[in-house]
Amino acid sequence: MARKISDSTVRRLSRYLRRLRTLDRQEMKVVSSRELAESTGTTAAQVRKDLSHFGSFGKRGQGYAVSDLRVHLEEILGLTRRWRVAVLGVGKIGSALLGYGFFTQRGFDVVAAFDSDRSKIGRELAGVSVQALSELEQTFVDREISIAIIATPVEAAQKAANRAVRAGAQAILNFAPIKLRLPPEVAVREMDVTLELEGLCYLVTEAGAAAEETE
Amino acid sequence: MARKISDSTVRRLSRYLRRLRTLDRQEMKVVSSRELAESTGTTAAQVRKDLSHFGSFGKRGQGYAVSDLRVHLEEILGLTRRWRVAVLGVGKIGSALLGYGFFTQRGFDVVAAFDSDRSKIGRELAGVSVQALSELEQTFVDREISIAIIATPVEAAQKAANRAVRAGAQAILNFAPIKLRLPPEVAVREMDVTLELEGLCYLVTEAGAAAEETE
DNA sequence: ATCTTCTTGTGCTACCTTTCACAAGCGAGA
DNA sequence: TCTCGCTTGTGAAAGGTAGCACAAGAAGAT
Repeated sequence: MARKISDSTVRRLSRYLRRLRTLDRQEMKVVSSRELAESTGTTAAQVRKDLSHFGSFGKRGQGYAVSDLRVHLEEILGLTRRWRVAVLGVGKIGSALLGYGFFTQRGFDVVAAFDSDRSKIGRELAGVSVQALSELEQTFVDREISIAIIATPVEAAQKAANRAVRAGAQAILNFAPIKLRLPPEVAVREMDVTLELEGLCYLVTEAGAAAEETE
Repeated sequence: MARKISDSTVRRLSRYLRRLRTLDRQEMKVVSSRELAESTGTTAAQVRKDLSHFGSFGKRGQGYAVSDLRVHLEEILGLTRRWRVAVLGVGKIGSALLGYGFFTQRGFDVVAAFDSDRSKIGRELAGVSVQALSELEQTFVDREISIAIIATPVEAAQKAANRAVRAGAQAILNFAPIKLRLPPEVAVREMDVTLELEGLCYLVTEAGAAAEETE
């Protein structure tokens, strides 16, 4: 099981898992690749191929045992353990994330928050007290934090990420509109609102132009 | 200029544009594909390929005129006009987005906000007053809103998106953890935090397993 | 005018992802 | 036990995307 799995495959696995959890709650016992595909916006063949990278989980003629497959996917994605997360930057986005109850429910515990703004330090948000950046290294080690969420202003993002990595963070979720430069062994995912908005503008503009042409 | 441009190309164009704006502000006159590539995390060949889909903007031996290319990219992405945006759902994420000053600066005006919670309706957030969902259709038409940001709880997301589309929205930015089913002419982008976090978990777990194997 | 240096634009190639199509396998019913 | 209907798992084909390598072109020096 050493071959490289693409990001898009992993994202789809997450979607399957989400769906399986719902089905499990609804006491559904079995699901077919077709049903799974329809509810996650892909094709049946894609579902089967994605799963086949990790083993044979289904029964021919029947489909997949919902709760079995759920467990398998949780194992594959590394979600059988809980993950400790820190939020760097407690502005608009940072505090929204701190209050986002979904995390706990999904296996992520936000156990620390940092900011450089003295007026915010010491305050408590959603059960987490905001610390000064100077305490970052010690806190990462003490609380065994493996994921850092960067929610600082763009100017501070690279430095914050560097410190998080030096303190032992293995993964970064970056909300700042900048491409972070980090060592290749650190996993990074971008959440860039304006990038996506601009992508939408392109599509709308393009569709408008195409419509004019065929008039 | 009718060929299909991929999402990843469009995202890179956004990144180039962001960089060009910074360079322009710094009064840099010329930039090479190599420099642009380095600062946006890609390769020089990729930059040139991406731009070549839309024309020849550079000068051989010299590079690209920063401010020229900036304007070209703004035209390509459809950013020479301003875009009116509505936020559906004024919870944690919704209100964070309303307060996100970057939007205005980047050409996006948030001109409406909706929620089903009576206690929120009528309140003003960052200069936008929260309206009842019943006013959605009329407001979309009156204010010529083309982009809807879905920031509702997951159960309400599909319905909210449907209403926005029926009211004339051409594009949807979806923060709810669900794959929306919408007519193909509507542009959709997903911003799914847990999906990305789970992707990071996979990578970290995978890296850990690989390290154990080679021990 | 010619040479040198530099960087673009692009055809070609390699790789990767998705889709197709079907044999293999499972259970139910006769 | 045999057949039928259904769904998986997968090799092969198709479709896309990214990287390579180099000719074409531009500016400045000699």
